[in-house]
Amino acid sequence: MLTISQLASYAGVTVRAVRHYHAKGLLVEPERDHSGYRRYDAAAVVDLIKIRILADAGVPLSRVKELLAAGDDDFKKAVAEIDKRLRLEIRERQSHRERIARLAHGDGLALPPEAVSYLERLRELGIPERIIEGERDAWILVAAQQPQSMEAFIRSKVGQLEDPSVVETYKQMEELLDWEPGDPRLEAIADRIVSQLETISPEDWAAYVEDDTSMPPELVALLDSMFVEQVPVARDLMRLVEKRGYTGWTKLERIEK
Amino acid sequence: MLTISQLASYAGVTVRAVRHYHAKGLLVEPERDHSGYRRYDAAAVVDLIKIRILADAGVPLSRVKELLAAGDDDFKKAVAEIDKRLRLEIRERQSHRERIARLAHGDGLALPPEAVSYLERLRELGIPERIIEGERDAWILVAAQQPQSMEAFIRSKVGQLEDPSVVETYKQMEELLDWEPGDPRLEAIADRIVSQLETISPEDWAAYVEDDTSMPPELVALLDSMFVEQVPVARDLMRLVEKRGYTGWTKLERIEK
DNA sequence: CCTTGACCTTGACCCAGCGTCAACCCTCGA
DNA sequence: TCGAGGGTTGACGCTGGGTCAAGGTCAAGG
Repeated sequence: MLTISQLASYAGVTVRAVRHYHAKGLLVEPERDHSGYRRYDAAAVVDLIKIRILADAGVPLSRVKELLAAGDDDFKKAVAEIDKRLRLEIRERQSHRERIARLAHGDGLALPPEAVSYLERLRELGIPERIIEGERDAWILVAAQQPQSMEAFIRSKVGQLEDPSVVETYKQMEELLDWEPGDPRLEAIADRIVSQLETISPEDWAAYVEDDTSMPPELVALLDSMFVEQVPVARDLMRLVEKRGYTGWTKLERIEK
Repeated sequence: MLTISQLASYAGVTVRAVRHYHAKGLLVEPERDHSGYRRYDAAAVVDLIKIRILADAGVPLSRVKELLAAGDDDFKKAVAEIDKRLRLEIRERQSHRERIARLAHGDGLALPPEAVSYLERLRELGIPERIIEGERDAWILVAAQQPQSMEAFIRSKVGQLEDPSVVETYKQMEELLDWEPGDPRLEAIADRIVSQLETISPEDWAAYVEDDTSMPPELVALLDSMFVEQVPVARDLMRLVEKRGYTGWTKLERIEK
């Protein structure tokens, strides 16, 4: 006859766990000896091992209790489900591995590879680091909301970089970060931005509007507010651009009159 | 500016979780508006997403807090460890899949394949089902204690089955299960067992002793006690065998005088 | 016979990571 | 002005046990 600690050590669990299983009704309470100690037979070891196999596989103890009482058919069905869950958990862990790997690897905080390469491209083009950080954070938001459209968004952005004057504008943005509201140089910047918009041909403009249609308005608003928060002159600049016939920032639109 | 529920929905977490992260110091408490509501900027969304990436990967929140404050080097080291853990968890789940599959599949409660095929062999040889169940439970105990030696144990057992008189003895064991202590037929059984032991050549005997040396004495004792509990005449039989010069059951030993 | 140390008993509190009330205040549109 | 639907803090609940606490018991040795 076994004491509780012997039983526990045979099955590789703690004494506390055995008592816990008694309390939960997973393991029947054995006879007590004259002094109240629990006394186990070897069959209890087998029962305990079964419990551990199920519990180790992540089955909640309440479910283990049901399964031990279940018939062979129900048991097999349940095992099939447990197996399905285990496979799912394996796949989840695999994707978590990718996500933290990207998180560790510089920019790739939460970004898919195409976004990382876009940021790399900005860097190659000599865009200042502070601007790139802002872009990165914005893309993290977009990736969180619209992962399935990231590729299309990025493609459209990379296309815009082919115009050297767009790249120039980006570069100028850095000094703008430190300007105070009301800075007179903003007028020139607004002119520049608007003149760039005007060079877009009507069909390209239609495509651009089309592309961004899938970005939900609240995401656009969030990105705009991010711009406003981080750049002191943002509000001024948006007002000046609006005077020239365009509204918004993340998604610029011609004002119809 | 975002309210807490907006922030939460952008990052794909619950409001309760956001407050929890504030309470744990993972996310800095933002300014409150005039009515005491928390007001967030877009950077908080980015922070929150980072937290989720780490937490989803199974990093405890206390550790997440450290990592957010850590330098780039420490961070990369930590990520390498997290990745290691994820790989380990994947492997664990793979082995749990195998274990529950065996559990669902008839005998293979917690048994490695070699044990299952040994039990199949017993069945082929016409050994009664009640005896096989006893064997199965015994092997579950052995597998739990000495998984690395299972193959050797089973090999030795399969070898013994080649002697037809051993098989005969096994078959006779079934009726013995229902005998009452003191049954006179036990004498003949004891003779049989001892005569079988005597047919073993000295070198085979040495090999047999050698084989079982790796089974720890407490495991042998447990298996013996299992026999004693399940078979009423077990103690009688062991006494009779002992009279004839051998002690024990699971591991029979010649008594030296 | 007594002590000592190892083991047994029950009961109760503690942890993560939030979910889920409760009880109250604030905001906004009709 | 009212009611719905936000927000606030605080407290308890869940799992699967770990970890005391405050005793009773056992076997061995002096």
